[in-house]
Amino acid sequence: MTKPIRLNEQLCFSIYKAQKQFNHFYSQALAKYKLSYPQYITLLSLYEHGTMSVKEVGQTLNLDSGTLTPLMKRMEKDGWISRKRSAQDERRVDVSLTQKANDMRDEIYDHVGSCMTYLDFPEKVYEAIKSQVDTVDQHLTAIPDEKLQ
Amino acid sequence: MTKPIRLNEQLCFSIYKAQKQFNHFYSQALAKYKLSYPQYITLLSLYEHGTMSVKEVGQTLNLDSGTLTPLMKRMEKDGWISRKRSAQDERRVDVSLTQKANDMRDEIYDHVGSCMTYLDFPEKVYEAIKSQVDTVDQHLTAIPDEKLQ
DNA sequence: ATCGAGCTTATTGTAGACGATTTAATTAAG
DNA sequence: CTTAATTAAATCGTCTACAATAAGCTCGAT
Repeated sequence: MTKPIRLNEQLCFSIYKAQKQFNHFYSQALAKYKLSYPQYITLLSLYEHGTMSVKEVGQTLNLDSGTLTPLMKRMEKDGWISRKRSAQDERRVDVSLTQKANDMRDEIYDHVGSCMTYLDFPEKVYEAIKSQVDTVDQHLTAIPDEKLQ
Repeated sequence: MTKPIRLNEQLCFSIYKAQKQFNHFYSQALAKYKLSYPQYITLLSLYEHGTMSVKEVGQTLNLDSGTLTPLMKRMEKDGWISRKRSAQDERRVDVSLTQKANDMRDEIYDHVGSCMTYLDFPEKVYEAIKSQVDTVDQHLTAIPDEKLQ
């Protein structure tokens, strides 16, 4: 006798839906800056770490060049970043923030921060949930692909 | 003075990463059936509710026809479902499971169920995390778009 | 019966995401 | 010092995801 799998009892589905809601939340919150969520976290990473290669940005976001190259070309076109091939190592492309990005930083921090208050979670609860989701991510990452085949 | 936003302290980023890990988990677990995660949850929904219109499937998954139509065409080509315009209401396209899908149901339930054990969470913990993620989803859904602009 | 409002699906365009391949640059080994 | 292996970015193909639009159908009101 096989146990049926009910969608609404699956953690994967809850996370799948929550991720899409967050995407919608940020698409609204960032609409005035014409930034998507993936573009926004790219910007956040650069605010935090300064100029980095495409590879290094990818490591902070878990994204590869196949995703980042076109995304960054759009961000360059929109004036958020500049991309320049490294002189020391010509395989690398260094990504840095523009004046516009630096000028807008505090405004973006403030606006997103104020949007977050609508989420209406006490600091402690927010952190508890985050830490549990991180645990799920760690458990998933620890499973070797071979075991699933 | 503006508070900087650190990526690794953001719940959205944890959920974003966990969602991608789940995607990878299922792409491995379902590789032998040539099913992607979105295709798998479409299948789960049909196992649970039986024949439905595209619209109704979309409601159970929070996906629109722009996503589902091409996805379902691929599933039809792969022999999982059949699509037929309703005779009663010719606006509807009814989606039903094939013999293959019904024959494979228990095997898929069993295989995915066994893969889930590698996640290694006690039932209680799993449910607690799921319920908290659901709460986040509900809070996000409750925010009117206007407040974020 | 016919018209039009509203519903439903299909289509199109843009953006992510990722595996696989390709190209170019660097490093390591013999 | 040349060749082999490695690395970084870009490219390609396929599959989501969703907004906007188009097209077709139903049903209610006249």
